[in-house]
Amino acid sequence: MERIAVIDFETTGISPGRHCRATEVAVVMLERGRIVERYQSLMNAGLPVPAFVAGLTGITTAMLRSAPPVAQVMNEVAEFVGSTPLLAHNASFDQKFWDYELAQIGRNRVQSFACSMLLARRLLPGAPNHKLGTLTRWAGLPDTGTAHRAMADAEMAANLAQHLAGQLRQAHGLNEVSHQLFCSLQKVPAAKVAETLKRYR
DNA sequence: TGCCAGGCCCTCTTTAGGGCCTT
Repeated sequence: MERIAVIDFETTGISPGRHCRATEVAVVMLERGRIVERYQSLMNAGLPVPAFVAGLTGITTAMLRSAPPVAQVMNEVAEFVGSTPLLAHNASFDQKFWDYELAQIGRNRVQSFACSMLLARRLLPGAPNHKLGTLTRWAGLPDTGTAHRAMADAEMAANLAQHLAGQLRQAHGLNEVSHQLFCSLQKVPAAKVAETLKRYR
């Protein structure tokens, strides 16, 4: 599989806007099945972290006061990612924060997002559920550290993406697994995945 | 002031409703 950037945001809430911003971002670069580069930073957008979110992530308002400004971090991470194809777990969430925070600094997304959750629903239908942590444990993937922190979650998603690529090779007989295949497969109705994969063999 | 997501997917469906998943 070609180089893929696996991204995870921690945020103050669910939907980006004046009252909800990113608080942390991590990106790991996957290349030939290995993590070859990492970027991670807290970022200060000047918003308080709600108690529920602080309890979930461990990221507090006090921690963000000493973090670099959101614009600086977003410019750095945008340079780091460049035009590399992106992947995230429940990518619709990370994509809307990526798009929103880039727009705040006058930049635009230039690549597509693959979603490990949509892929896992199709390729790992027997999993108890399709939360990132559950899939990691269920598939016997490495413990990457504290869940709900950006780097640990990005590494988990990267490991899951590798596992999904392995499933496509071993269980479905594919030789080449690409980001483009991920993007195509995540749009195929679950009932038609097997039929679709036959065309890629 | 009060409000506060949204796309995917299943089913007791399609003139709809509700759970999943992310913080």
